[in-house]
Amino acid sequence: MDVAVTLPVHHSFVYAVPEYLFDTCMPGMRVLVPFGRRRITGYILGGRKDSGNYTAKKILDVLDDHPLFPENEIPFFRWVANYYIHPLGETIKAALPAGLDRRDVAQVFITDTGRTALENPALSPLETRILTLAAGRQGISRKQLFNTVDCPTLRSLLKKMQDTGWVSVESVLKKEAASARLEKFISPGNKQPDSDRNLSLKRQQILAIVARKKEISLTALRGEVPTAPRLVKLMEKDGLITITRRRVCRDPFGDPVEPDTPPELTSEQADAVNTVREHLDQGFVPYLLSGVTGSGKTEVYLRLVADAVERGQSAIVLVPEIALISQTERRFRARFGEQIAVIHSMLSQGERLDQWHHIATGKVSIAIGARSAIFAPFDNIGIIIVDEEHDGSYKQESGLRYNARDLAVVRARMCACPVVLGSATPSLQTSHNVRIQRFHQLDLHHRVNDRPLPQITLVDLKKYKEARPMDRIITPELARAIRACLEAGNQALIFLNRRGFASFPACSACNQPLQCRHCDVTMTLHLSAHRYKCHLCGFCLPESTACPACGKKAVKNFGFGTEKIESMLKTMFPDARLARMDQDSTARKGSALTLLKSIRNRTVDLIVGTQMLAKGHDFPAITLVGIICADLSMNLPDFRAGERTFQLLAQVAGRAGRGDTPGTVIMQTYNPDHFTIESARRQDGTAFFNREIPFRKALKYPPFTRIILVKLSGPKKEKVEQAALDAAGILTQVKDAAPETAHTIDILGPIEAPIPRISSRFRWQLLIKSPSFQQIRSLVQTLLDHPDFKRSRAISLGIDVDPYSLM
DNA sequence: AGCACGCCGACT
DNA sequence: GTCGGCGTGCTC
Repeated sequence: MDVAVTLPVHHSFVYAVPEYLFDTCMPGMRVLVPFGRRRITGYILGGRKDSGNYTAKKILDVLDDHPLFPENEIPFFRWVANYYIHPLGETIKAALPAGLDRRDVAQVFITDTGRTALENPALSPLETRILTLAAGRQGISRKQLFNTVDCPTLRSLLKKMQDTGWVSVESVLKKEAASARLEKFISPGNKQPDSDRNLSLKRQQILAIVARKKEISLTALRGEVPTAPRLVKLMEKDGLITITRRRVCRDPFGDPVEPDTPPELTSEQADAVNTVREHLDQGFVPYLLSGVTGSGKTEVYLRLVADAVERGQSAIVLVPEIALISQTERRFRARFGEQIAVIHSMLSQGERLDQWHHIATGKVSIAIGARSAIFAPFDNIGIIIVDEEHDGSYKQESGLRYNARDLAVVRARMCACPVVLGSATPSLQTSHNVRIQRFHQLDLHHRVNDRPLPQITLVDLKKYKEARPMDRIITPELARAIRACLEAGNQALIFLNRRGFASFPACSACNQPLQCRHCDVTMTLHLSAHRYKCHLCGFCLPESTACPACGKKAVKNFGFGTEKIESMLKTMFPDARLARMDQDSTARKGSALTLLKSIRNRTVDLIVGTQMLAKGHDFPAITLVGIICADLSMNLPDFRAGERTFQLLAQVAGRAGRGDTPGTVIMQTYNPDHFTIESARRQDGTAFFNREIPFRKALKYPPFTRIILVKLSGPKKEKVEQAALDAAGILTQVKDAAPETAHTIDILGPIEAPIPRISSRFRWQLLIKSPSFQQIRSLVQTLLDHPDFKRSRAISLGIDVDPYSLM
């Protein structure tokens, strides 16, 4: 059998199947295989005879009784692995629900001798530490020990302690972190009770229930007879009942959603749906469904998905990752009920596995979820939908750095089915694809019921530079609008994409900003937590901290975030009911739900929040949106900064006036004349596109070139820099050696990353650009395979194909 | 990744 | 002289 192992190796391995497993082994199943001197997880790709000068080892065990993915998904996995330059086994692992990996782990245990030694006061603190850590029932994994104990000679010390007999190191097979839930079901047995007199009342009661229900879960039975778990065991022995263990599904759906009936389509919606229907015979056709917020894109998705299900096919619906279940997801559940599986971040590992299993076993035909749902194990896909296709959360920013939006197009092509990317503010990439007629455009120009678009007013922050501090942040124009909104009994949303109280604490004695100890960023004051926090690594300092640079207690809190806006609004509008929604206020489980409910129930009047508020929710009573500072994200060193700013502003503005009252938006900005801001004010994506695209072309950025970002990081600054220089040298040399690439590929860098240090790791990067993707892909592949490219263990290397952020 | 093998500097 | 650091290579 051809097996992909979950290790960073690029080829697959051949294993023999022992005879007793012949019938159980199928492609898509996990297997436990011997690899070197340990056991690890692999995925069966298909049959292959061993060839070459090795002898195939035997598969030790098959870990699934049903394939986790269909055989026809394997070419897709191969494509992904190849495109993103990622090992196949790790690619599959990243695609599957987490917690399914089993492998041998070196576990360190304390011995009896070690326990005695622990009482010896002559022990070094380090030895005491290790022994204490290993003293638990489960011991401690070797890897975890190395991570917690920071000592360069730990390896030899551990060996010494092992030789002394204080600790033992054993190979332990790590269990799955996520597994199916099995429940006991009780059904009537094959014997009848001899006579009722021999049975206790409780037993008679159980028998009666089981006889009536034919089959009942133990949980349900316990509801009626609390002592049932103990009794049924005894009764099974007597043959009175039968107990079977079956896989059950944990219910991830919180509160039930009322079923809905399909409304009448507007003529535009009907046109969009019909266009897709008419082109079905062409197989793969990519569409952009563009339409302003509130124009009814979701209803189009619902019809197209219903079509696919009627044809006996499946559908994948991708939605952005947000704090809570999105409006789109609710609508799908209302329409399709039990026919869908959901995959999103709020599910536990076990629930995700259950949902996955539902898809893999054909119990549902619709999968809706965040980016990882693109890997849903359907074998006959009829349509793929990507809602809010411009959203940055489709890009995975660690490990396998894939973009689910792009993969949706690839998978649709492989499945020969249509793919619909929807957005009110399409990405430049997608708009460009429409422009060059690679994608077909479906338009929704009108809002449902012809609701007017919100009126957006710009306020120039420059004219308040000398004003009192309060007016510089919440200008008189915005304050007036809020007052009017509150007086009319409506809700207002105040948006600022920065959390915390003070975003720029600095020392008034030495003028140094308060830097994180582990990262090259300024910390943020969080007043409610009484701490300064680093938003990159989580490091905290007390509110009363002295300046780390000069030691004086003179830190002044400059800059502002949502927390400060909240306190300012409290002063300005003491009677208004205020809420704040950001990562800090929603950290506790369930608090996001409570907040959203209080907005919907109108028990708050003023809501301050970050972009968490801008996505996926429908607040009918909000008539005013205030944007504190529209330019925050515009000046980042990233070629997409303008695009992201435009999209965010347009999305936030779209929150206003979704009900019957028309909305107002006040947008405060330092750059009222900038085309990004001006286009956002007019909600004019085409205008933004036409102004932005020449810059991309002139500076050779996507969509006119393709990019791979090579990221290097490590704890030693000089080592990382040297490795970056080495890599750049090889890349340049290889590129210049071939005449066809010498002038088409650009190598930018190596340069220090925009944030040179995160979590005590120094970061360097290289940007490789070319109009030809094949060229840069094979160039990076050549680098990885190059004999002169020594990959030191102290440096980690990340390959980001089509990076979304260059930070 | 993890683990073994094999080559050079500072200690008994 | 060895102990023990780390660079190199392999795993069906």
